Amino acid sequence: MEQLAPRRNLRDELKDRGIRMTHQREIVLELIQGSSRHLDAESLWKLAARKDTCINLATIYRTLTLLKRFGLVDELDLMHIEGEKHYYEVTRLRSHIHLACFRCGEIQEFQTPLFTKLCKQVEQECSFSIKTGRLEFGGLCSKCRQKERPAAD
Amino acid sequence: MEQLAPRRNLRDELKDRGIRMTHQREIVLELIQGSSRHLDAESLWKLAARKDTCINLATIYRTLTLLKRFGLVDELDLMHIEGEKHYYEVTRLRSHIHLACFRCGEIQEFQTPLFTKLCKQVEQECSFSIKTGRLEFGGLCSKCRQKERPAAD
DNA sequence: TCTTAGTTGCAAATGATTTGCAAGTAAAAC
DNA sequence: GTTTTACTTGCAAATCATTTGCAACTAAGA
Repeated sequence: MEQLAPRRNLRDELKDRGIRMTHQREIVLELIQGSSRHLDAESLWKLAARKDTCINLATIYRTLTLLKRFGLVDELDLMHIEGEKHYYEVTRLRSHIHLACFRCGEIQEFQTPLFTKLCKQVEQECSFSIKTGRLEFGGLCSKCRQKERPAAD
Repeated sequence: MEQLAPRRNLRDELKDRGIRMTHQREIVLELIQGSSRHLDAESLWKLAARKDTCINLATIYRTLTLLKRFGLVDELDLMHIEGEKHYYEVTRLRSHIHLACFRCGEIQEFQTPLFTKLCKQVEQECSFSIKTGRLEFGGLCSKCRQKERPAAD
């Protein structure tokens, strides 16, 4: 859990680890780093194609595997909101919660000290050494909640 | 989150909902209900084959879909500890945390009021209506932790 | 017992991801 | 700057988990 957050950017992180930099990798890294939404492999592939010459999907997957291996990105399921694909985000220092709306598909993030507390409790009481973790909720976001029941909760 | 826990057994739960009971379904329900470990579709299929005449894998999946639809079982990823398969467990009243050991594969469960608190906080502060949620951790269980670093932590 | 809608097994389809391999290329060594 | 070599790419085929279409079967209400 208490992963190091990337110091500068993914590109430098990889170079520091002796990983060869290629044009394809640079594109993928920029996209993951610059995106405000959570991307899956296919979205990355489409965005890459729009930004530059086509990158093969297999290369996208290989780059993601690389980033995962070094703990530079986190792999999310987002409650399997749309198929069984995975979504990726740059690993952050503070772990956070993902809320997925089953109605509109929006992903919301949330941070609370309670989560950190909970992680610590798990480590202590279960003597379990947490390497990664994910807390995801599926349900209705505030907007959709209102639409579903216009009267009251 | 605050799902009703099954009152009696899965069989009756389904019958109450007007679902036709078949021999194949009974086998699958018994297996899920009677198992102490978290089963995936293929394990269910193998266990069913050992217990009775073969049940088709597709039937297993269809039964699981049925149970999911009524909120009678929860689908887990268990940190993708082994492939991308899903694991199933009978829905319980109290939601709990799953700890998956990356080294030995053991799955541990843990319950804490902190989690309930956290859920409430999410519902209030994000005005998000939680339907399901899952909190999973991957790391090292106490035994494997000791094996990895025999000296200290 | 009849009837019928719901269920099964099978094989083929699907979606997401991985892999083998020959050709291409980054970057270390000269 | 060229050579060298190990690493990387694209492509197509393979794989894994799961779903689907369909004809034959069957639970359970009439």
